Parts: sequence; C-alpha cells; structure tokens
Amino acid sequence: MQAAKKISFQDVRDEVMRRIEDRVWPQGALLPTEADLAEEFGCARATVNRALRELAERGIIDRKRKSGTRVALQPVKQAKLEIATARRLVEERNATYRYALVSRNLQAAPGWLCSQMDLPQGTEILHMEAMHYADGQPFHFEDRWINIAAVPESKSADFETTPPGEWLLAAVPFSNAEVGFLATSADAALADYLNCAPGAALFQMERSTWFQEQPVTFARMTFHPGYRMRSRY
Amino acid sequence: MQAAKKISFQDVRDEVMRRIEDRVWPQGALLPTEADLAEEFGCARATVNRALRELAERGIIDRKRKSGTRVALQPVKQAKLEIATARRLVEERNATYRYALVSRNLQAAPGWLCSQMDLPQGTEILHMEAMHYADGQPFHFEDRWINIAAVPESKSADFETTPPGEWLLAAVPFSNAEVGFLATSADAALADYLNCAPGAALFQMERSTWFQEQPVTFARMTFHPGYRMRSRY
DNA sequence: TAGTGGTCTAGACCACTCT
DNA sequence: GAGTGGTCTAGACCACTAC
Repeated sequence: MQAAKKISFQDVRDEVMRRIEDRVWPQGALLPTEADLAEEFGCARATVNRALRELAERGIIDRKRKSGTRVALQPVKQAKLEIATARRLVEERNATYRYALVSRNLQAAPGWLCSQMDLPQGTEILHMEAMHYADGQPFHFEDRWINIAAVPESKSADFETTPPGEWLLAAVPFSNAEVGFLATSADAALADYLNCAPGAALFQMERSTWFQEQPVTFARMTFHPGYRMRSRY
Repeated sequence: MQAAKKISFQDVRDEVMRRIEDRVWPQGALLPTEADLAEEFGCARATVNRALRELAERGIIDRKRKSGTRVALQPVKQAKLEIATARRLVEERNATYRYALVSRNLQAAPGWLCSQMDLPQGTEILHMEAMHYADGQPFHFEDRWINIAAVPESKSADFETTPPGEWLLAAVPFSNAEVGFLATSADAALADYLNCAPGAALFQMERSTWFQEQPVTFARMTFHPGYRMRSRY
C-alpha cells in the first residue's frame, strides 16, 4: 500500500504544468474550475488556488473571474536579472576584487542629468568616477552621480575605500530603479581606463534609483570588452 | 465610526514595508513572529504569512524556521526583463513592423553551436538569417539555429512570412532559456544589414532554449546602433 | 526539544465580469 | 443574476533548526 500523502500545492502546480506542456490543455484552452480541480486532486480549493496563482504569476496561465482559467496564448517570458555589486560579480568569478576612486566633485547637476533623474535645475550633486578591477584587470568603469539632498550623509562619506554602490546599498537599502542596457564605443578616456582600443564596443548599464519618490542616484557602468551579462528563465 | 474593514494581506505587507523603509525595523532586525503580527493587525496568521511570503520573494526579508524573520541585510535586487518578440518591441514604439527572411539552410551544426547548445557533433540544423524592421529602418538582425530533431515540423514551416521567433513561440510555448547580453562591433555584413558603419558598437542578445531537457534553438539578435533595453525593479 | 515558519483544510464571503 | 476566482478565518499538523 502506498502511504496516501497529502497533496501539496506543488504537486498540483507541477501536474497542471505537465498537462500544459503535454498539450492535454493546449494553448488557449479553458481549465477546470478551482473547485473541480480540488475535487480531482482530493485537496482543498485553497491548495489549487495557490498552485494556479503561481502559474499565473509566471505567465503560464491567464485567470479572470467568471471567465475562468486559460492556458496563456502568448506566455510572457521574463528573465530575472540579479543586479549585483561589482564586488560580487568579480568574486563570483573567483577573482580578486579591487576598487579605486578616480575623482570626486561637488557640483551643480548638468542639464542632461536633471532630465534623466528628474531633478530641478542646478541641484547640488556629488559626482564620482571610479574603477573596479578583477585580478588587477579592468572590470568596469563607474560614472556615479548622487543627489545630496536625498542622501546628505554622502557628502562626508568615505568613498576612497567603499565603492559608492555598496555605500548606497547600505544607506538606501530599499529603492526602486530603472535600468538600461546598451552598447557604446570606447572614447579616449574609456579606452584608457579599460585598457582597450578607442572605438572598441563596450557593454554599458545605466541605472536611476529612487527612494520614496525621491531621486537618489544615477550610475553608468561601462564594462571591459567582451563582458557578457547572463540570465536564465 | 470607521467601518472596521477586514485587514487584507496587502495592508499587512504594505505596513511591514513601511516600517522597514522608515527603519522602525532596521536592516538585520528581527521581526515579531507571524502569530504576534496576526494579533497586532487583528487578522489570521495565514494573512500575515502571505504578506511576509511576498516580501521574502522580493528579497526584502529573510525567513528561517525557528530563527524567525529578519530584514534582509543585502536586499537582492532583481530586474525583470520581458523577453518579447521583435514585432511586439517594434509595435510598442508605435512603429510599423516588417520582417524579411534573408537565408535558410539545412546543415550540420558547426562545432561552436554544438558546444553552445549541448548537441552531438553533426546534428542536423536549420539555419536562418532574418531582418526585422521598424518603420522601414533596420531594427535587428537575427541569426537563428533550430534543432530539427526537437522540432521536426520546422523543416517544412513557412518562415518567409512568419519570423522564427514567433513560430517557435507557438510550436514550443513553454520552454526554459539562457540569455546573454553583450556588445559587439559591426562587421561588414552587420554594417550592411543594419545600415551603420563597420566597427559601430552594437547591442546583442543571445538565447539558448530548451524544452523538456532537449535543446531547441539558439538565436543571436544584433540590434541597430543606439538600441537600449530597459527595465524597472 | 522547543520555537518558528510552511502548509493544508473546510468553510465562508466578497468582487469582478459575463450574459 | 450567476459563475468564477480572490481572499480571509480558525485551527491543525508538519518540517526545519537553533539551542
């Protein structure tokens, strides 16, 4: 005799997923109601609900009240990108991380930054440039702008030893951000910093960050030639 | 008198989030147990559980049995990237989408592809090149490889009018994938296709896809100069 | 071994939306 | 109006893990 284990929401989720993959329920098909599935699987409706809710979050199925649950026609594919600090990226590769502050200036925000970060003209900004290295090789160049008004302590923070990204992560831990990824050509300065030929194709990440509706920082990271950002989904 | 509305898990989630943002519970702090929070909020423990589970999924808090729930020290920042078809990307910009198949060949998989997709040497592969346009301007160039063994119907599919990406999305709707993003320099062929100077910096996305453990397709998309991929988190 | 989160149940009511 | 998912409850037992 089999031990009649209790059905878990994971069992339900996986079985429903299997039927979708095996086209038992093809794309666009209507699934049984939660109550029916609960009866079939011999579990509570709440268990089925949680299973289906997870699949809906993944974009596998679409749910609407009254209409019921359908297999998604165009499953939304989402890749989750972990936004990590340079230190973590470097150490993940079993390399030694090193950081160096290149420049630090208190200045009025330039126009392009004001529109980028949604700041009033002439806002006081802390501008820094920094380099991050992996095993002594250039990893990425950081162009960092911090809104002093949002993080006053940054004015007196020690960025000689602590990278701005890590400092901010501790100072403003829970923020919203907008990221952009693009390719750019190395200008003379980047070529120098990243030890590559001028004109080389470089991968860039730009990030604007807000905390409680207030713009905090803008950063542009330019990676060494050949850098590749990866993800699974 | 206020209408004493029932507390929802969203109320609990938002209030807990507020206390974390306002440093009522600073980073690393131990939160009250689910039972205590349930009593405080006047709701069932299951309601608190769902609220905290969501925050844990977002990486805001860390939960461990017996130890309890703590505010995350290093909140994991995750960006969700929607992987959309070229058609959708183009139409989102209110531009007119056009597709053109450039070449189509049945051939043995080259060595680099076999290692990339984890295929046996000499596997039969359908190789295609295609262009995608937005308002008549080059949007991206697609280099596509399909494992015939995994999707036999692809051999006779009409890729003159249907982009391989869309065809595959319908044929193999629920798959796993690995994506990589990088920058590359335009060679003569890409410069021609994308109407840019040779050597221009271009954004590339590479994707390998599996369905039920079997390699299905590899695609390399090279975008027009100036393309930027965006996301929020 | 005891405390904490993880999950399931059975029932109830609500909210949306199709007809 | 009626059908379906969305959520809450109160209670129970389980599973992991710090002690």
